[in-house]
Amino acid sequence: MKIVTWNVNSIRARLENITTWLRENHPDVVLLQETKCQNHDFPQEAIEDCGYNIAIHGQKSYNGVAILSKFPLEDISCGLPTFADDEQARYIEAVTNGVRVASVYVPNGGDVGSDKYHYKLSFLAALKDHLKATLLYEEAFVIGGDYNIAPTDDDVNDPKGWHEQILCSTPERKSLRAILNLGYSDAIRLHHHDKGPYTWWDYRSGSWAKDDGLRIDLLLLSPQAVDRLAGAGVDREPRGLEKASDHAPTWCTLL
DNA sequence: ATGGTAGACGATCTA
Repeated sequence: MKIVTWNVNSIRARLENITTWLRENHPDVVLLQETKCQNHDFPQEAIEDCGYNIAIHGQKSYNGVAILSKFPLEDISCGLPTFADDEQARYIEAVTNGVRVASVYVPNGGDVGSDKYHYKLSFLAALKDHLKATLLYEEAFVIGGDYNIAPTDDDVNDPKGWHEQILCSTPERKSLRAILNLGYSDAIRLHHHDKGPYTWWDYRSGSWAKDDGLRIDLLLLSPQAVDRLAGAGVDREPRGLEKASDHAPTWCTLL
């Protein structure tokens, strides 16, 4: 069972790239972030024609998350129950083929110390509370998403340039580590022990050409999911195409 | 301190 997380940076602007990739790679489950449209504007038919069921949680212009699955989607819930007042569409969860999955788009955070930064830390605390509660189900659970945090300097091409900047500041990393310390594992790190692999390259400053990337898209696995983990990786190919998202699809496979 | 690029949307905001 192949599960992918992918920040597509607008599903409508990226529809051709996405459907082509789905037909070539036929993953079982795709966790999308930054769909950037309201539910009634989501290109349902084009995705269904690729063989997927769909669960969406959208909003106008910004954010937006979705789950695509070749299997039926059950127990769909939108938003974090621990962050109920949030009007931003950043979390969706469902059960499919016996696996609980979630797509999360953690706030970017703007500049360190800004209002957006504190909102990011609040969101991460709420995410931790929810994942702590859900761990008690003792299910295979995969939380894929754009966490907007590079866990360590090994996840950054240029750690000096990013030192204590957004995506790399110590409070953000501590918030992520607190989630991992509940008992979740970073799937990519179980299979890759060197620097990288990166998942995001800024559109600006020729970052892709220089491979000046960061690993901020993660798949967190419950212990029951880790027991079934067979592989994990990043598909860099779509990042090099015309009209590419600035993020690459990141995948894992469960036995 | 600013700028570099991209998307939504229709002037800026977000990343």
